[in-house]
Amino acid sequence: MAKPTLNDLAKVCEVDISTVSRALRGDPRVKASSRQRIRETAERLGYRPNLLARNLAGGKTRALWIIYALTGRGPRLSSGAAASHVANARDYSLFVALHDCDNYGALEGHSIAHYEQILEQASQGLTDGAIILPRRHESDVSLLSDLVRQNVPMVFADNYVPELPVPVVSTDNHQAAAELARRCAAFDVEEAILLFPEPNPVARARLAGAGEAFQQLGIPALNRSELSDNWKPSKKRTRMAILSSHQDYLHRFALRQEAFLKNKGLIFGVFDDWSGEPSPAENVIIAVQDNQELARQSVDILIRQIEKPKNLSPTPLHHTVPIAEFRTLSQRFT
Amino acid sequence: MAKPTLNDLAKVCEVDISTVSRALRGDPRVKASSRQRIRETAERLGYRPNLLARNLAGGKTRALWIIYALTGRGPRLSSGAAASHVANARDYSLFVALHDCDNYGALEGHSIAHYEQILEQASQGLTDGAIILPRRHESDVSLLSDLVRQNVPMVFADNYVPELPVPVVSTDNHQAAAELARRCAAFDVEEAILLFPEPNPVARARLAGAGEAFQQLGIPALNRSELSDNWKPSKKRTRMAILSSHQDYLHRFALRQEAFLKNKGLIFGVFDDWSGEPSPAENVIIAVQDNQELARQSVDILIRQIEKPKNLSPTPLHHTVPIAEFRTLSQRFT
DNA sequence: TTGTACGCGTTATCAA
DNA sequence: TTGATAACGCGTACAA
Repeated sequence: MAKPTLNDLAKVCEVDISTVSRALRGDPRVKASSRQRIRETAERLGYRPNLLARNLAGGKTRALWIIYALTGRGPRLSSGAAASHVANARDYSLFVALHDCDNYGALEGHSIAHYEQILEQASQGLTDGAIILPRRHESDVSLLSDLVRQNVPMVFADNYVPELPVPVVSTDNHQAAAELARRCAAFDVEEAILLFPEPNPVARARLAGAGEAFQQLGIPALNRSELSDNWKPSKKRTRMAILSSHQDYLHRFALRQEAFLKNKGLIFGVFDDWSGEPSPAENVIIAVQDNQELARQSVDILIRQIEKPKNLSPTPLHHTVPIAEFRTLSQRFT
Repeated sequence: MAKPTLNDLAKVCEVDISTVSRALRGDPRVKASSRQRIRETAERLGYRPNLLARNLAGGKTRALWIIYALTGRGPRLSSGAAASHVANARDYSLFVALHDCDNYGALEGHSIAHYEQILEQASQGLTDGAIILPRRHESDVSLLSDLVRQNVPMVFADNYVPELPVPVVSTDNHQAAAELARRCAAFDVEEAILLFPEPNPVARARLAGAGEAFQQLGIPALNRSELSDNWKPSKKRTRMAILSSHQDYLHRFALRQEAFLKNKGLIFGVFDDWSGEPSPAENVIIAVQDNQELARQSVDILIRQIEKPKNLSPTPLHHTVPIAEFRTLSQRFT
């Protein structure tokens, strides 16, 4: 028999369907012998509960979504795994929905359509709430405000859309970037370049934080957007810091400016993650965000919204998490 | 009014619920004027279909899962995004379920429990089928055979569990590693080290493929498992190739062997992905797997199983996809 | 063109 | 301790 249901079990055991339901769910008001018998035949017939039906009847799913809008190669999957485990510890399951903003656009002619569909589904009963990592400011604001209007419990994690009244969990990027700048500066840096061109709040906060720190130190810092196309580093400077969010971006910049950066003393500052040797820098300083804690707080705030709805005011809107650690890599090979 | 249903719309519009259902789904047998009116009030009231109910009634979800068992930092999220877009183009949606094999084990005392729960849910009606990237051979075989027994449509992607009668989509790793070895060897390599210690079919195929290629070239190749703890590279060799699946593994190995590798001519060979400069190698050759095509085939085979069930024999069990490209990185900075 | 009625698999409330 | 029954929201033959 294919996919036995509670009804099937009830017939086989010659009891009512509601007894079967109770027995399998460990309700104490079933005779031990009945429970035994029912459970055995459930096992024997390979019964599996239908979660669709259960969730429909119960009105909730105990499932959370985390929606990533990706650019570039995106973060590692392990960042989502943290959230998954945290949710699981709270007896929720978590699913990741992915949208790649860069690719597949022209290919199928429906890049935004895909994103739209994901967000739409988030308000159609499959999930109790969503953690959202948005990316494009412009398109996000209208699509996401629909979700807000639908009262879908949601949290922005890492990045966010400031226009929307949605709780945010993120690193204190202003302060983190400032600290990163100071740590880079400690290597006798005489000049800095700040590569945070993305039009989103996180990049802006990092740019501002690093900029202010360098200014206080009296170190001239060039913002990427101030760099003209044929900008050249001043020849006389010999030690330079370059800060960015991602190794890839930094690397591409270095390759473009190869001729000028060669034989300069370089210090790189990045967030999260660095693979391999510092090269071409002498040192890389990495501001490692606390994914575990970001996940914990996101899930926590989300579940709070789900379980006590209409509790608008008490949760402050912006939660910040400190950097987990600053890691320094030095050249080991020459 | 919270969450209007078809019923609510029916009352407001003073028509039957089935008419509303038809109107919203574009059934041509509704009078244009009715459809107009119904759609407007649906819009006005913020109606959203309940996918739980729809899927329960229809007996399918048009949702696919891709289940990752992660070790290390795991692949990039963008690998899953490819599958998501492919599924979307076929009018399915795709969700990623993540389990981190390394972390969170001791923490909550339920590392395996988490994985088990994910796999269990895969047979409980929430998905029509699953793409699975397994990792640990031992535990996977028993957990996954449950899924097989439940007739859950599934495909292994990238890695797989050979004992189970499940279609596999993967790179031809034997041949890819052989080609990678030959391309490394072309840099006048005199000795090779193969770092593929993981106990899974992919690592084994890569080890075998690279090993055979080096053997044919008459280049001595050391397998990691043959390396004693205080192994030292022979002093006289001057150019050495080191092959591995991941940059991280390679880098950790290089740091451990720092004293011996310094000032040697190194050629690295890896799969998929390299961030930054080749350092400490002179060159890195990257065998880039075709994620897009792997995703396309996985989704395709999965959907075929879903849509024409009980078609056991005609699909060959193992599908291989060629490497997308071999990329070579050379030192640009010294 | 629209309405009636039943089924999807489960949970919950009441009554027995 | 168990059974009957009504939701949950939607799809769909079948009838009108």
